Amino acid sequence: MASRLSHIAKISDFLRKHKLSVTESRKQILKLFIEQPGALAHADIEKKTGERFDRVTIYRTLQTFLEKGIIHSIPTSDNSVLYALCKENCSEGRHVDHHIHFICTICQNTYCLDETNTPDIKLPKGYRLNRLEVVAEGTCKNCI
Amino acid sequence: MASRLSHIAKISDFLRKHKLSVTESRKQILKLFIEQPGALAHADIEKKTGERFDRVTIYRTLQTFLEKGIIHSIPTSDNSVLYALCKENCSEGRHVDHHIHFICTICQNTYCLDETNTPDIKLPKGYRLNRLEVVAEGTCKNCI
DNA sequence: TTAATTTTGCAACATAGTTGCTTTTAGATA
DNA sequence: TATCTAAAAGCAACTATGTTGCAAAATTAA
Ligand SMILES: [Mn+2]
Ligand SMILES: [Mn+2]
Ligand SMILES: [Zn+2]
Ligand SMILES: [Zn+2]
Repeated sequence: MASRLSHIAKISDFLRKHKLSVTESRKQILKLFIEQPGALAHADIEKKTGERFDRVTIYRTLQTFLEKGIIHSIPTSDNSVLYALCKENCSEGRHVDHHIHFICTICQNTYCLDETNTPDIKLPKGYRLNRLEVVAEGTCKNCI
Repeated sequence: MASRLSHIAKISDFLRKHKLSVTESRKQILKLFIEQPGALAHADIEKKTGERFDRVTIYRTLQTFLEKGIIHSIPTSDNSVLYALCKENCSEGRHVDHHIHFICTICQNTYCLDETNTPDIKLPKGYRLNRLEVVAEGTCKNCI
């Protein structure tokens, strides 16, 4: 219980550190991201919070977290938006995510492979690269 | 005019070759893909055909083309679905697209970089790779 | 030309996301 | 601790995107 309390205290501190006021929805949603190994969709968050928060609140919370560099979005081939926690290097306005994403076609979970950096790509002449998004699809280590 | 006629004749032949009946919407939409250097979204097709076809017809035509290996879909970070013509190697059921996609943040066009193959990725132990999707973002050669 | 089959268009529906406005809450201040 | 102000949440209404069932129209085969 002490650890649980300090956990929640840490979540509040984390929000304050990012210059966000500490509200129930922000605490709950951030907690979900911290406890979750994979990425979350808007619908997941709605369910996992027991539909306690309005849909709009969840949309706005995700938007805020994105802007503050707390989470990043992951594009998927079936065109659903997923979100996952950023590591240390992201900040307000600037996302520095150079890792690739892995979607397991068995368990449907999506993971940030933080240890696997995006590769160097040689583009044809005349193209200037700003950002590279790599999404791998296959079977994860739990489902293999 | 002879060339235009033969162009349309070729489009019909192309459809027949893929065992599809030749209809107005299929001809028009396929023509768009052939004449277009970049990728197309559902909304683009609706506009470029002068809203002549029902939304549902366009959805179903795209679905049919996907299944027949005529076009492939491209995931984007803003979560819109784009479609582009497949090259020779795709066929009914099986898409063999190993190229990367490039989104220009200036002109908003998306291109298939057919000459640029997806790189080899080394995944962490335990992950099995099936498919790799690489989307590059930056400035295209027309906008640089 | 006709008949069978496929495709289209329409209506109704479902889901995802946005916007304006009011009420509630958090954080600052007295 | 009580009060005030700014920010956030909730609500309703709306748009955009995509799906499904069915009747009408078009395509292909006979
Ligand atoms: Mn990630
Ligand atoms: Mn392509
Ligand atoms: Zn899995
Ligand atoms: Zn461009």
